[in-house]
Amino acid sequence: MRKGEATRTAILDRATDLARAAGVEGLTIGRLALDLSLSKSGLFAHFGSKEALQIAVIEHAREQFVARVIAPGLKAPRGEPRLRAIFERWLAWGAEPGGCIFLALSAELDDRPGPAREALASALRDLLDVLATTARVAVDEKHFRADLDPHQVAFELYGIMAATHTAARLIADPKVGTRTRRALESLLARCR
Amino acid sequence: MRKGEATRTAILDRATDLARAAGVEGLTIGRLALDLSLSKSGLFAHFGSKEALQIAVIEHAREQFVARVIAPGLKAPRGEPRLRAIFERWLAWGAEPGGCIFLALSAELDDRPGPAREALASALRDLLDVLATTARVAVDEKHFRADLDPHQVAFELYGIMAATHTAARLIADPKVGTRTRRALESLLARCR
DNA sequence: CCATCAATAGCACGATCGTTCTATAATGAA
DNA sequence: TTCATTATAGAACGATCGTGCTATTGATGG
Repeated sequence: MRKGEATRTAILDRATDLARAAGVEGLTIGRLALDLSLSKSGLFAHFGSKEALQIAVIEHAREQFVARVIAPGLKAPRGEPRLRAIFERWLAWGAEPGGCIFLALSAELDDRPGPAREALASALRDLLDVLATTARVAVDEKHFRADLDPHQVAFELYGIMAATHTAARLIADPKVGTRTRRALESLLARCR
Repeated sequence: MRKGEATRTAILDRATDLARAAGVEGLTIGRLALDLSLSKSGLFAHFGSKEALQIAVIEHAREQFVARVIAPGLKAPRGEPRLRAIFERWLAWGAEPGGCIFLALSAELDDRPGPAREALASALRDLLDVLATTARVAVDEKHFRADLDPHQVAFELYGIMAATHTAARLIADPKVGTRTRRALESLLARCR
């Protein structure tokens, strides 16, 4: 039982990388097995179906995101600093080689009904809720205006992140760092 | 020569729909031929390779976008009204069943080098340039502040569009319309 | 150390992929 | 109408896909 768990984790780590680059549909069991020096059938037995593998990848990514973005971010002081901390860590997460897997998969899954789509939608909803809740706490702390709509802040933060992702990865805009900073500061200034 | 042109257009229309839903890699020649009641080889002969088909789809979408979003938007009065008109038409374009194909493909192609990626990047760069130029004209017309950075406006408009796309299609947020409006009005107010 | 059971491999399957080659049908110019 | 050209179809290819089934290896608890 313990050996299998370790293998499963190794599979999911590699599968996450492949899915970021090629999507959950472009993620292929043969390719994955080859990369990990496993047999196709041996790897397959861990999940039982490709769809289950796809869902496992998304859940795995969600756990990684919580561990590396949300949880450390929540250690920052309540209010605006905490909101900044979470967003900064999200930026760093999305600046890694493959980019942010949630942004990478959202366009692929948004019109393909099924449990993989629901897993991704749930992860993104959770993320937006965390951002909104954090903004709401900033209101309580008097860092932000009392009449602020926390979910509007989350929506606009998501927009900044998405624009950053495309500008950096596809457009290759050399000024993307500045653009992101200015958009973020402008949004936070409006919140105060 | 004329018959072939008509067929090619019909193929690209359908291929664009398929590519929006499944990506340019999920776009399959067999599926496409079946949908159009053509033979695989007959369809294939129009393009010569799958990669050429993918590029043709992106170019086709770019032409459609210019005809249905940019060109009509440019008929609006110079300045802020024109910027609004283009963005509104982009929103409508992205609200169609398959969503905005440029947003749908950007995550898929952003780390797969090749001419398809370059075609998409070029289309998005053009779009951002049009938005920036339009914002710049609004400065000339004294609608917007003199010290405005037009490319920053384009960046943030892109972010609003991307957030709208995901919120509407994946998250299924019922308030997405309001969110988009508020973000847009907030951005434009800051420009004045 | 051994027996049990989980973990992995090997092999085969039907389907579908992109692509090539060759033949037929439709079109348009003379 | 004839003829060259274009457009489309048909069949086949090797490769790869996801997924079963069966064997074999390996780890683990008694």
